[in-house]
Amino acid sequence: MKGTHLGEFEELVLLTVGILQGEAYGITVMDEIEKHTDRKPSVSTIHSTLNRLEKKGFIESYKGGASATRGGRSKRLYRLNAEGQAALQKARSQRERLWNLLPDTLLKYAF
Amino acid sequence: MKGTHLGEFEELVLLTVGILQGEAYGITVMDEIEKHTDRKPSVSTIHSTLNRLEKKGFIESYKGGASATRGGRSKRLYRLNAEGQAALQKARSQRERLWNLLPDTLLKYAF
DNA sequence: TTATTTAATTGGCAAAGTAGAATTAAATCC
DNA sequence: GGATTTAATTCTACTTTGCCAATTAAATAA
Repeated sequence: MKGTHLGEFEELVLLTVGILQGEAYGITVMDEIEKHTDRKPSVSTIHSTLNRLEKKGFIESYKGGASATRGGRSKRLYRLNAEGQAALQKARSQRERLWNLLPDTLLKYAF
Repeated sequence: MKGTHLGEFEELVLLTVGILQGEAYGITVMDEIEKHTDRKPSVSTIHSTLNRLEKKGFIESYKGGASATRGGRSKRLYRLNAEGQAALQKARSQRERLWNLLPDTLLKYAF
């Protein structure tokens, strides 16, 4: 296992865990991704990705207190750690470097 | 096959085809990626990715004229098309949107 | 017409992406 | 405490991407 690369969806999830600081768990991550992108992943998709990210050492999980409402199992919360932040920044800066090499003619419709 | 998503390596290759305008084929794409990132993919990795990108409609290929030098099979050159450009821009703007949502505390070490 | 060079193709396995079904756990109502 | 409700996680299975070794093909020089 060379196991330290960030897949494209992994990156999305990692970013989202960072955004949700303190409130990141399966459902919230799923909702946040659906809210800010054009994708609607299922919860289990999120979970398998969170597991992989934790195994790679980019996030850490801890047991959350039970929720306020009627029923419901307690949450597994995730936190972005230093390695995760570094991985995100590396992925981003690498791509930016390449974008800067693109000829201007291809950039004219840039967002 | 929903087949329209860009994997992380596919994105790298697509970007590189754009950068190499008119000179993009297996070897040059490989070299360019090695030059600008910290990865050294094999040529066959590049080829399978180029094939997938073409199948997805993001690049187009054409037979290159024989090269000036000694011998050698003729090249299959690739060109980034409009769909490919759109896909790149979409991937980028989507991620930028998420980056902007990250709390400042996590951005302080940004590149 | 064979050797040499340069490149593309093939085939196959590992990792990441995906989702439905099954399961577990907490909260509260009786 | 047992039954019920609800929220969330784990299991299982499949598809797509990522990756490379080995092979094949085309070009030209000798």
